Amino acid sequence: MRIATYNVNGINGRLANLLGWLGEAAPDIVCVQELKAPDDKFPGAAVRAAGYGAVWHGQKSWNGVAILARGAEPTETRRGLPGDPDDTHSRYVEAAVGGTIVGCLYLPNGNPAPGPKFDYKLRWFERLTEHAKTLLDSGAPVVLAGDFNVMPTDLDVYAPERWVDDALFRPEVREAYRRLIEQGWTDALRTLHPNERIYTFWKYFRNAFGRDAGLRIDHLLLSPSIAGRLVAAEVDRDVRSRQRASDHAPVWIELAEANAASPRQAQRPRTA
DNA sequence: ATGTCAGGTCATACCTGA
Repeated sequence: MRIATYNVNGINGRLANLLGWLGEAAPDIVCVQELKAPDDKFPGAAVRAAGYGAVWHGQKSWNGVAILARGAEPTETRRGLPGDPDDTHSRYVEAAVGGTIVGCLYLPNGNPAPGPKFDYKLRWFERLTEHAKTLLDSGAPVVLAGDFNVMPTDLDVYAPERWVDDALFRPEVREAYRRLIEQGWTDALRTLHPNERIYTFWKYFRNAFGRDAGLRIDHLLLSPSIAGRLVAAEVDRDVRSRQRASDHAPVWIELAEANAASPRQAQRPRTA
C-alpha cells in the first residue's frame, strides 16, 4: 500500500498537474494540502473520474485539506483539531481507509516570527501533539501526513544558518516536532534515509529548484502499530520541475500489507 | 532585500499569504 502527501498549492489552479501525477504514481491514499478552495469548489467529479474517493475540508482562498483513496471511499473520522472551537482555519481532516487511520494536516507557516502568526503556529502544534497522543493511545494503525512547515534538523535545510530565525526552523518549532516524534512516531523518510539530504519543497524564487535550494517540510509519521510495515519512502522530485507545478513535491511511502488473519500483527515487515 | 506564484477584489492592477 502506497500512501502519499502532496501540498498542491491550489487544487483547481493545478488540477491537471495533480491528475497527471495521480495517473502515473497511482498511490492508494493521498493527503492533499492547500486546496485554496471552499468545499463547493473542490473538484470532486474530476477526482472521482481519476478513480479516487475523497473527503475534504475546504476554505476560501487559503488552507484546505483532503484525503483521497483509490477505489475506495474514505470514512471521515474528524475535521479540525480539538482544543480551540474558535479556530477557523481548515488544516486537519482525518479518515479511516481500509482499517488505517489517516490524519492529513497543514500546519501553519507561522511567519513572521515572533508575532501572532507564530503564536498560532505553536498553539496549533500543541493541539496536534495532544491529538496525536490520543491516536497513539488508541493502538490503531495511524499515518499522520502533511505539510508540517518544519525542518526537523540541519540536514533538512539547504542553508541552515539562513533559516534560524524563520518560523519553519526556529528552535521552538523544531523542539515541538521532536516532542511529537518522541511520543513514538516514526518519521518515515528520515528513518529509511538517515543521512541523505532530501527536500520536499523549493521556493519559486531565484531558481531554488534548479539550485536544489530546498527544505524537507512534508512528513509522514507512522504509529508503532504500523511502522514495522515500512518498506520504502521517496520524493517524486520530477513533479516539481513541471509546468504549473506546486512548490512542493509529492512524498510517498510503501507499507507492506497487513496480515489479514492477525490484525495485531508483528512490528516487522514479513519477508518471503 | 530579493524573487514567483495563485486567489481575490472597491477588477483588467493591485493586495496578500506563502
